[in-house]
Amino acid sequence: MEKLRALGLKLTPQRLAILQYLDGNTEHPSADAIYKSLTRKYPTMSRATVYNTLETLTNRGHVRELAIEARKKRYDPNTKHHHHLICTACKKVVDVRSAVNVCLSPEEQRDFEIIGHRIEFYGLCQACKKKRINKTM
Amino acid sequence: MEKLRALGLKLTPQRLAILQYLDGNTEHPSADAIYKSLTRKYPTMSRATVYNTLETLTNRGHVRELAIEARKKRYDPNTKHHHHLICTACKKVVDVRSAVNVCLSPEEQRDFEIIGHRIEFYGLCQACKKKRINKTM
DNA sequence: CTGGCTGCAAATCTTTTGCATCCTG
DNA sequence: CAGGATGCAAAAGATTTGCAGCCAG
Repeated sequence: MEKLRALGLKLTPQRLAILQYLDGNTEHPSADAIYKSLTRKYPTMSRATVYNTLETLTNRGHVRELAIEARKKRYDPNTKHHHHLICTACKKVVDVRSAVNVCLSPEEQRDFEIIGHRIEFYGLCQACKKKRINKTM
Repeated sequence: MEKLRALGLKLTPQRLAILQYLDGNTEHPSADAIYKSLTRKYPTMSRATVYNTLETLTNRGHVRELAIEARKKRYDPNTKHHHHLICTACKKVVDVRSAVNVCLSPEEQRDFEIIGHRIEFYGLCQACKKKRINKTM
């Protein structure tokens, strides 16, 4: 509610619905999942609005885009630094709650059969730093 | 060359071209980049063949699909466990050569302005383990 | 000769874009 | 009332699918 206001964004029912849907959501939904879920309650809402809003929220740092599935972005309202467990079969994504020592807590190891993990560093390469490009992931 | 034979795959000029293109390639190309690069030398090659071949190679574990850009898959012929540096602006992906202590070598820190890193664990969730689904990433 | 592979085209899926209309501030 | 936001539809980009014909084993 005040989140939008604090960001200098107009407060529309659609945006409230999207924010409300994302708030506390740990499912890491895709844009389409959000749209499908909201379109029941708000039949008037369009995909473009969902995409626009998600882009805005991403740019303002209020959600994070996840590149987990090849074809679709998924969104994480938790922008605090944290890690994920990803099921390679169904693409379920769950948050890692413990601090990462590159080995997980017993509970998480019980719930997921870990095949491996990856560490991705991100940042700016020399060329882009010179060009002052500064796009977010 | 013998790689294909070893995998029980038919040895076609197209596949040889793709394998040859990928061999030692550290650019983490997309399917389309591979297609565009090969279509000059092999004007007859179709996208479907590139996609088919990449899928086959992925399933047999000879390349790895990378979910780095939301819209396209990228492919890594290096299937050994390793990490990546990803430029958030231009999406350049370079291999991390040093063992990861969750801090990088001085050279890599010089070449990339590190903004952050992420660690992704992957594996099978309870539900998928029961169903014996076993799709690769 | 046969099944796997290729190439074309059409279909699909996700996301983006253009644009007229609407409505918040 | 103005400019940002919405909704529709069409476009774009990457990938998948269907299918007829081809060719490696």
